[in-house]
Formats: sequence, C-alpha cells, structure tokens
Amino acid sequence: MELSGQQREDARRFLLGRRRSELTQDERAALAAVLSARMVIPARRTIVRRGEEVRHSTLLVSGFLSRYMDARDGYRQIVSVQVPGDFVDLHGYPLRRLDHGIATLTEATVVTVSHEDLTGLVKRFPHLARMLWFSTLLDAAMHREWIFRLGRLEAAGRLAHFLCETYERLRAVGLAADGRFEFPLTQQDIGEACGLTSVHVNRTLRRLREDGLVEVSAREARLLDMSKLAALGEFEPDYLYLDDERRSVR
Amino acid sequence: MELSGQQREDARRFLLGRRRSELTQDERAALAAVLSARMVIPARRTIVRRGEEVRHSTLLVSGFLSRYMDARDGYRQIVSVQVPGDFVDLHGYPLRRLDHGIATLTEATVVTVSHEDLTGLVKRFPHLARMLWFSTLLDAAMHREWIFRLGRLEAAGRLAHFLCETYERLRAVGLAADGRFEFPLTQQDIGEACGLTSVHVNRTLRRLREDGLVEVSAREARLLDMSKLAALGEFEPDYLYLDDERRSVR
DNA sequence: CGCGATATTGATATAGATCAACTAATGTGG
DNA sequence: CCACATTAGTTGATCTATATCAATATCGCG
Repeated sequence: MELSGQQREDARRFLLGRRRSELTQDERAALAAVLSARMVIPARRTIVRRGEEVRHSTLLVSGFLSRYMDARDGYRQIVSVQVPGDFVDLHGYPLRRLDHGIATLTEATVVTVSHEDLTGLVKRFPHLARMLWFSTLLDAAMHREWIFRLGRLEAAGRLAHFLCETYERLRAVGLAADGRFEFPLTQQDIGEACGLTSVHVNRTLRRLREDGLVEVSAREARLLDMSKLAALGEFEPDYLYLDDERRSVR
Repeated sequence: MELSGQQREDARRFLLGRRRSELTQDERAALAAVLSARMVIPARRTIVRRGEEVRHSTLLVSGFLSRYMDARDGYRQIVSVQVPGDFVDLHGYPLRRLDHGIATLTEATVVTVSHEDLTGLVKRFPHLARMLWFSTLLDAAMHREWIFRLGRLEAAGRLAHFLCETYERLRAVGLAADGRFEFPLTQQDIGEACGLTSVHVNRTLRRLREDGLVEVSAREARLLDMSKLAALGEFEPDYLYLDDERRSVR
C-alpha cells in the first residue's frame, strides 16, 4: 500500500522532541501505514466518555484535547491536556476501557489507529512497542507533576507551572518559541486544569501580568520571564524527558 | 535453576486481584526466577531519589511505600502509595531515570528485578510484557484519580476517597476485609498524600468519626459505612480495573 | 519511667470560593 | 455591515475552608 505524505507527516509527530526514543524508518513507516485519514473535530466536543470501551487510539495532529473527570457538582477536573504529537488514549489499548472522558478544547485534527493494527505493530516491532509504552509513561510522569501542582502550589505557582509545562511540550514539537505559543484556552479551562475558579484564574493572571511574568490572551500566551516563572512554579522539566532538558529553562 | 517457594509466592502477588490479567504458569515462573532475595527496609527510608538512574525495579512484598515529590518549602507531596503486590518503579525500566522519590512509609519487604532480566523476560513473553505495561497504566489511572481528588474534593471527600481506594486495593490482594485494614500511616503522611496539613487531617478525621463513617488509628483503619464514604469521596472504583468491580462498594 | 514522636485542640489569619454586576469580545442572521 | 445575542473576561464584596501558630495531651518505646 502506498503511504500518503500526510500519513508520513502525522507519524513523524509521534514522540517528536524525544530523540532518545527515535523510531527507525521501518517502524515509522509501519505506524504511518495504519493511520486513518485525518478527521477534524469541532471545539468542545466530547470524544470518549468515561467507562466507554475503545477499539482504537487517537493521535492528535493539531489543536488541543483534554482528558477530564466529572465531579458530582457538575464541575470537571482536567487531568491532562494533549498537544499535537500526543497519542491521546493509547492507554486504552491495554486497558480497553477508559477511566475518564476525552474532549476537544479547540478544533482538532486527529488520526486513529485500530487496536487490531496496534497488536500487529507491537508483534512485528518490539522496539516500537516499548516506545508506545514509553509514551504512556510520559503521561504518567505528567500526571504526577499535576498532582504536585495541585497538592503543593498555590494559585500563582499552579498557573506558572502549567504554562511552563505547556510551553516546553509545545516547544518540543515545534509549536512554541521565544516564550510564545498559541493557547486558545478559556480561563474556565485553565481553572479546570489547575483546580481554581475562573474568577481566581483571572485575578491571578492579572497579577502575573502586572509583575511582568506572562501575558495570556484568548489566542496566545507569552511567557516573558521564564526563569521567574519556573521558580514560582517550582518547574523542573526533567519529567518531560526532552532531548535538550539541560538547556531549557534555568 | 530451582525456584524457591518464596520466589513463587512473591511472583504470585503481582497483579493479584486482576484476573483479567492473569499470567500463565510459564510467565509466572519466569518472573519468579529473576526475583532477587527478599530485602527488609526500615520505615521512613528513602529508597530512590528524584533524578536517579535505576537499573532494577522493585516489587513490594509487604508494607507500604510512597512515591513523592519534594516542594521547595520542605513539604513533600505523596503522589502514590504502593501496597503489596505493586511493582513500585517499573516505569523506571523504559524511563531509566525516576522523576520522583521513593521511600518506605512502614517497614517493608521488597524483591527486585534487574532491567537486564526484564529485557530478557519481555523478549520471551510478549504477553507478560503487555501485562507489565498494563500494571504501569494502573498507576497512571490512580494518578488521574489522585488529581481529581486534589482538584475537586474538599478535605472530607479527599480522605474518604483515599481511604476507599486504599481499602479496595488492599482487598484485591487479600489484605483487607469487612472494611478493616492495617494502616500505619501518620496523619502527617495522610496529609502529604491528600494535600492537607496534619492538623486539618486530624480535625477532618474526627468529624468523620463523629459521623460514624470511619475510625482511623495509628495501626488500623475501619471503614464503617462504605456507601456513605464512597458517596462523600465520589469514589467509583472502575479505575482500579478489579476483578469484581461490579460487586464492590455501591 | 521518661523522652521523642504523634495526636489533639484552640485562636487567628488568609487564599480562594462564591455571588453578583458589568464590560469586552465574538459571532450570526437579516 | 450592522444589531443583537452569546460567550468570555473583569472587578468588587463577602464568605468559608483550610493554613498557621501555639499549647497541651497521649502514645510507644528504650
């Protein structure tokens, strides 16, 4: 079967910025070959609900997705924001059933891989299997950092940490530079990620702006003083396992 | 090489209570064969520090371990409590370097597997490899629930949720029944897990006791009203992927 | 028995939630 | 392209859950 340029390009995004986990030509081609056609999903759509069985996994090509859990009072807690290049629900492959919901934050382009195809892939390419495992472990590492953020930082630190993490992850996949990146989340979204009300996010962002640390608009975030932000958020990017962690921040 | 009864017994604990992930005789024997001798570690010892490279992974046989992150102010955030049968730092195998510390909470007995041996195992037993992956994904699922707990529940709910989760996990490995289990954590430990001060843990536990929901002493926890506790903590154990989730709680 | 760690309780301070109003942006149909 | 509707952002006033500080009580252990 002929590979389309689009499939190649989509497969290339996976684990971008983690050279240590470079895939071979063969592995990448095999992955590309099982990718579905691209699908575009409007903003703020639920893709998978908690408890649902999944038969394929989703690779995010562009836009932002959230993984979230609903609370009884109607509020939701975002447990993870996925950026382009992330396999969103790869863990659904061994687990079969998702323990949380997935929704778009912005309009998003995705491609999928059926679990059947994944089984074929991991049989033929043990190293690729290991890299898929690795990528789910990155998620877990980010979860842990997310726990730290909620458990030990106050509002300003949480926002600083969240912004630093998002920046570094986008930078790794070429979507951020010079402290700037597209960031079309609402203050409500940010609050749901950081365990704060949108009102408090607003006030805290204002303070950070007044202190010259960041500027966050509806479209874009600008991190004006990375080292102060990193200090405020106690952000140490080692847990992202990036290529160039020694040079980034600090 | 002859397998000792102890090795067999230790290997048997892995993924106990998750029948869906049953290992074959061969797989279990192969795992048992690479387990180290048991080691006993005193309470409150750091086992691995953040950033450390690891060359083996640890299977907990008895006692409690914590995975934690240090904050600048000297406080720590516990991101996970490991119970017997858990592979504590299996994610260190693909990741190589830990993004958090590991310490004993109580005296603990552990056995280890070298990453070299793990590589041998996963080559020979792809299904076992998948189960190892599965077990790290259980950790990730618990992390997500931990995020929910910190982000969306107030003190009483957090404690209720934490106690329910711990109970169900211990029950799965035969260490809890009738709402009771050994639970030798200090209120300080509980606070570090739930993002609360020990003072507030104390007051909140008192309220739960006065309401007839739990009794937590230095040795033991007694969950007196599981259904109220589960409601208070918005605890739905599906994320633990237990054998009998339909029957448990609720 | 006495000492260090843990638990308990009280008084006070504070970060963030809640409620409420208003403004600014964004989008839609006529 | 404007009028209006909808959504998101902003600000103020007040309330509350939890932190902080401090003192005492209790427990487990050598």
